[in-house]
Amino acid sequence: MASIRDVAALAKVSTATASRALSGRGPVSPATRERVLRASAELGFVPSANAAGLASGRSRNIGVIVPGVDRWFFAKVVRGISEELLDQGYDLSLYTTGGSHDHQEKVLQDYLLRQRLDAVVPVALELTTRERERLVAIGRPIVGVGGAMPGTLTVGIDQEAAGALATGHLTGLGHRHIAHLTAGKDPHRDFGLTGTRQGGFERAMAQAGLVVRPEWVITSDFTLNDAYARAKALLAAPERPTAVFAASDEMAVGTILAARDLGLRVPDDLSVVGIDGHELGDVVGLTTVAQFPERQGARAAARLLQQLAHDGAPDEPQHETVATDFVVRSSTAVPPSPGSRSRRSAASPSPG
Amino acid sequence: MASIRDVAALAKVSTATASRALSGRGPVSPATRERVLRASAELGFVPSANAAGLASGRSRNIGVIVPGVDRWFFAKVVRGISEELLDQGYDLSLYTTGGSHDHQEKVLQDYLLRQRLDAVVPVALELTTRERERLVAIGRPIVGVGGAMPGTLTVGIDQEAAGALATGHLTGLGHRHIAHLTAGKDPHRDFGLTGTRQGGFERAMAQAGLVVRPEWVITSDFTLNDAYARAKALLAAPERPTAVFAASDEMAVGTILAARDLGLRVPDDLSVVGIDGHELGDVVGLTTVAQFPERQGARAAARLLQQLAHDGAPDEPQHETVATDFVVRSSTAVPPSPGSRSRRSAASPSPG
DNA sequence: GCCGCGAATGGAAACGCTTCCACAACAACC
DNA sequence: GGTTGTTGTGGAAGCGTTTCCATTCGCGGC
Repeated sequence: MASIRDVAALAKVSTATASRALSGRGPVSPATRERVLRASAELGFVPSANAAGLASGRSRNIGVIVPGVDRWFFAKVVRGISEELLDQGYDLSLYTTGGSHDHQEKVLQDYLLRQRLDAVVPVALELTTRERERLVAIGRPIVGVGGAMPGTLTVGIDQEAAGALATGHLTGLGHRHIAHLTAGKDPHRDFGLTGTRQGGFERAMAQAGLVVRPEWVITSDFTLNDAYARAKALLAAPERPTAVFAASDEMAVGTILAARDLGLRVPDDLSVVGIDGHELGDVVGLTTVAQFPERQGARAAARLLQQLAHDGAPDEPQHETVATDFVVRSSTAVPPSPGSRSRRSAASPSPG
Repeated sequence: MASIRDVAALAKVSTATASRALSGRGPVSPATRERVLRASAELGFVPSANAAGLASGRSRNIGVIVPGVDRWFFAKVVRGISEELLDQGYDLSLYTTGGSHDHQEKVLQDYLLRQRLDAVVPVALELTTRERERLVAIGRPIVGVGGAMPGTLTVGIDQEAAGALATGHLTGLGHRHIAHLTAGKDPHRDFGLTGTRQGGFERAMAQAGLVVRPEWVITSDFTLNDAYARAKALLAAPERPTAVFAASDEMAVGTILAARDLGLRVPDDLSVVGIDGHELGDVVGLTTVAQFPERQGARAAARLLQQLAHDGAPDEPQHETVATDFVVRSSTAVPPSPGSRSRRSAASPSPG
């Protein structure tokens, strides 16, 4: 494997000059640079990341910490980050915590300290204060994606506004009986609870002069399957809402499927609105607040690279909001008139 | 940041001994090891990955190349790999090609050569011969996941058997008019076309004495949405199959949703079977061949670590088959009797 | 009682880069 | 024409490990 010494020799310069020519740092005459580049190409030279990292303290490698990669939002975010990074010649080290605090501990304690990372992107991480301190302690730029994190720059949508937007759409249509499928929260989580989707729901309900029925605020786990089961219970009850605001599209689709299996028509008997912009929503005609997670990931990565280019000068810590898009499809409509709120005779047998 | 020299000094040994004690390579007396470990803990010493990698040529970092991480199968595989690796203290570098050959080129050409990787896991990659050679040329262990790759160890299910199993289930139920939703193939792909799901379909059809209607072998792109659209066209045609074998669960679910939107009952009017074991299948009662991609990823990672432990002695190149599980749910049944094969009056209006 | 051997240890040379520092050459300025 | 800068270049000192080699020591076998 060719080393920079070989390149230098072939170009008849010192390794110092070769390094400068290849990295673009420091003055090199055009003629020399050209010679070095040619020599490098001829030898098929690829610099050793380890050596470069050791010598310079920069490794062109950034760490991404995610609860998991097999959830829609996380996967999309990782995709956005990955594309942005690969474009810029950066590597991406992936750490999944599996949502477990043990794993998270381990990752933060050992892995991130090996000085192989120029920066870190925690995605939708729920950190304890200690964990957050540890993260900051590695002394590298950090840009979070998802919820806000005090003291660091984060990129994400305005969760509260999204919740209010979705709910307001329903109240605007005239719905007065609205249920909310929310996602469970980790009690250890650290970042401010202000600005949640549920908060937006509550605000929009209040603004419409509606009262939130506690038994209609249902905690699910962000999965379609769980939401399906909970929605089925909710909708099978003697008294049921005319609309459901689900905190994610997967939960919304689960709700729609549950409704269908109960013989309810969407949107005639039940309106459903979600948040995400999941591809699945298209097939079932889901009205939703699209949030473009790829874009969020890419934005976070871009911010990070920008900081690294400016020699680590950190951006002002804040939550950078990216725009959402309200997509009205066919899962929402005016509520049924009270007389017609009967259950249709079940036509499709439920599976299982 | 504490270096190994500090540890050595505190433990009153040389850096050589400290290194041996910490890494477990080479003889160290129990007493000395104990002292070094204590000193290391006291200083909170974390070895520099770059330095260790540079000096030893091993980096405890393995590369995973995936078309993307926002597809069910890939995400699950990455999850399996990630968990296995983190357990063993290995880092994981993620490279996404986005399915584009340009990106793939770039990844294989530049990124993998930086000598930061101990091994590589290409996932479901369709490589040209040149690309494969390049991959092999980096001289590191390789274990693929997904399709077979000549010359390297791969882990995956028996695609052909899975296809035949699913199809055989349908023919066994008495279906004679069976369509197949398959996934597009990249013409540049290199690995043998033997052993595809479609091949299994064809074999099972032949074994049942059935003829494959070319217009009923429909190429889709593995997404639910595309399959939905194609299934709708297929099922709306004057003459339609009584059963569909979709090469993935997402496509199968798309088919089911399309059927429902057309007023067809599943399984009464149409049987649908898929491959994957996608969570979504549970909600719609999909009969499927579950393939446990996490397990495949974990297995591949384990094989790799095993090779690395045995000092790189590569396993015999072959395709290691992992077991599948045939899950019968409620999307398949005997075909409707000819007389009853009428279309039910559409009850649910299709969205949009 | 000596030799040889293996275990434990230390010194120092890598590993392959980056970058500090020194120096030469040359331009520009008063 | 000296002084001051600027630009291009090379020498060499790291960066923080691992590992080769040499050395010492204790011990069993003859």
